[in-house]
Amino acid sequence: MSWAAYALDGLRRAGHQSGGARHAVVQYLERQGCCSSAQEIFDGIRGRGGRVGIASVYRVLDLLAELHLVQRVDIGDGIARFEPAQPDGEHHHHLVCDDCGKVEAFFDPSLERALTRVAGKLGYGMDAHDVVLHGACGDCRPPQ
Amino acid sequence: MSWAAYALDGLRRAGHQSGGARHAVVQYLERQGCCSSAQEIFDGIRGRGGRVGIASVYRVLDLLAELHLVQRVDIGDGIARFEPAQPDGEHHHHLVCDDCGKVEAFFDPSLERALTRVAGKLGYGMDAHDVVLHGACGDCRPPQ
DNA sequence: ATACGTGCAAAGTATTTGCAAACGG
DNA sequence: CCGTTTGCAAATACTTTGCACGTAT
Repeated sequence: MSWAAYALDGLRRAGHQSGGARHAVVQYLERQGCCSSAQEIFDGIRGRGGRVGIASVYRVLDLLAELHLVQRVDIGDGIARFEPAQPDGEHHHHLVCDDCGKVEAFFDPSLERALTRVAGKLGYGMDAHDVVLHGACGDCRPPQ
Repeated sequence: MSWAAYALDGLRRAGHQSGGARHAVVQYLERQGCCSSAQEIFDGIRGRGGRVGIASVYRVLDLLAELHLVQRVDIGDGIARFEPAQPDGEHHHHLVCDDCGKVEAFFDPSLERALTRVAGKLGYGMDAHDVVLHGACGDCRPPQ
């Protein structure tokens, strides 16, 4: 089952309808996969001829985040970004090059284990986490 | 040497002067130690009779962050927070209770190791990272 | 049919910029 | 002194809210 189907199903199960804006935002996120801002989503939908309002984009993202169907990501520039949250909990994190702005995703099992262990040790029931590494990427870094 | 002295020294070495606003912001951050927003810093300084402008607070934070003397932290509510960055690289991360809003700091060496390893593997020269765990704290979590 | 969802415009917050006055070295 | 820093006010950027209309169920 695609994430889009999972997300729309999640909305329905939570007692919500799915009008044009919700379908459009979910479809856009599915196509992108990683880190989209509200403005990018709005422009993307409009660019394909969709007729959404930016306010609806924010409302849909807010609702999806509340239901844990999307994950909010802050890469440190003051713009909130969002990406699909997979049903099986699989997810990635981000490396940001502060020089050229490039964002790369990565996945690391031992990092996940460390996070889970820490949350448990402190008595938290963790339901999300956001890890952002900042630095200079291979291209921007002076050769060693 | 206190962090405040280290930070003011860092400013000087980078060729900057230290007027009232810079001293006041650095002192406030030193007193707080963890996660202060620009508005909190502004209110805190004013509350003690200081005569800063909010714009200067933002400008000082921006400069300190650029020099890696403070670390920016995004806990997901759209407000940028800042805290002292220690000269020896020692730092902590944050656990946010999405229920009551409480923010706790934690430190975990194996998490740091995992982060350093990942950055190296991807060819990044990491100079900062931001880890935020979201969940329900011991008080807000239903008893298991 | 009717409650829920949506688009638009207006409002609200966080942050940045322009500029003249104040200040540090 | 002279360039940097600062406070204020105005501008900007992102996000939220109010409301009348449209639409899914």
